[in-house]
Amino acid sequence: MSTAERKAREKEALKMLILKGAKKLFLERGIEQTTIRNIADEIDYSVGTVYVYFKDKNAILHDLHSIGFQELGGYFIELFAIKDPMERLKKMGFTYLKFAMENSEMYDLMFIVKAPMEFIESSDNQAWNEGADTFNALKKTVEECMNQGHFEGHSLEALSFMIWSLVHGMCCLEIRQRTKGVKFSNPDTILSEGYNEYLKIIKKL
Amino acid sequence: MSTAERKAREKEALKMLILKGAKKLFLERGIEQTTIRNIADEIDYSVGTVYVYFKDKNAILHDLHSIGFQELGGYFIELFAIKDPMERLKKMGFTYLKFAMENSEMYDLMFIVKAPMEFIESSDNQAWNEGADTFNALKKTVEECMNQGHFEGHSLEALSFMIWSLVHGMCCLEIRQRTKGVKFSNPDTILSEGYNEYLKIIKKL
DNA sequence: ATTAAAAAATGAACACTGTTCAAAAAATAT
DNA sequence: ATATTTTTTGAACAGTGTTCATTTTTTAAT
Repeated sequence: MSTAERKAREKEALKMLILKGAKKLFLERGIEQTTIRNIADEIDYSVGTVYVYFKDKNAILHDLHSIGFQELGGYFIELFAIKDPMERLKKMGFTYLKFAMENSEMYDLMFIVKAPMEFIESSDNQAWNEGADTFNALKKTVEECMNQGHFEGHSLEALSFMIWSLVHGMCCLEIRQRTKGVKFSNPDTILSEGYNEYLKIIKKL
Repeated sequence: MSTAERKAREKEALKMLILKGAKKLFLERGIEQTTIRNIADEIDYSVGTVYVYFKDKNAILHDLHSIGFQELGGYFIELFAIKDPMERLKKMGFTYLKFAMENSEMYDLMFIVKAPMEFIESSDNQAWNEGADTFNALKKTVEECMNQGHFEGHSLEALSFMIWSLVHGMCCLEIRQRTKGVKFSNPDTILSEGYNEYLKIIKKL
């Protein structure tokens, strides 16, 4: 049946169209300021149609959150070409930070907003695979560093978690505006200064 | 005028009652799930009254956010009795983490939720003084450590920012559920394991 | 080409949200 | 006891996510 196949394609296409419209509005006006009606208007469909393709708003947020991980994957690709794990770890921090700053709304959705996680909890598929994959990429690099004699006396998993926390913490403070309030001597450079410290820190470990 | 004074006291008391009711509901059902009508019901007043005492919901969130900083201050008091700055820095990390875990909803409001910051931006009082004070307490301790010869080659402000980021990052990942998805070999102990790594890290710097 | 059946799209309606503001109630001053 | 000021109220408004009977469109069969 060719028609059934075509219908399946069209269904998928409309689902993507909704996600595309949603993402556009998210980047324009933020996640919280975007309503289902806005999204429906954007793509010239009715509210009801959106609900045919997505169970609820959290489902849209979750799918967009997954798209964000694909995009982060794109940023990470070149990292895997770097053979020296220590060098890769340094660049990984930079890349992660770069992604977060260039795609702050998506980063927010991926790592800060509650909604996508609530969707994961409510769905059968319990695990947060995208996040686990990202963390494992970091963990693997840290492991290679340890195999080369770095990070003596540290626990692989806990240290990886700390490195993630360190970089995520910077992103989080920046994106959720907690760096603006604290008067740094130079607010514009605090992130790159922070990255310099990150380099110094892992060099000393 | 004695009546005027009493009225001022009563006004203040009602304001506090509203905040108390709001906080109770926040801890019970979360910030997002608490409505102005809920708060009004809780303290047996009407919605309108709440709006006499607070400009909008963000104003309530901001005041509660300030109360949170007072509470964090309570946790921090004992730290200032510790003379050795390195010891103080270690305990500070523990205390911060402890506060975040024991008061996660308040921590969320203080360091993650956007609303209180939006209120600060919109008000005349531009600065986030509570946050600045907290950061300065950390910075001062790091400075004392440097004066004792620790952290050679590091920038005071940037390193302080990194330490804050590290601990905040842990809190943030935990509170916003990003540690549940990543399958740690022992999810229950990852925070204390992380804290152990924190100790090892600053010892090596 | 016409008609019957299935699929897709619709938007009014529901229960909720934050917010406002004229009116009512209570407290104070005369 | 009356007039004035202050405080409290809750109906009303515009907006939200969500549902679902109805309409429109598409497909299949004659």
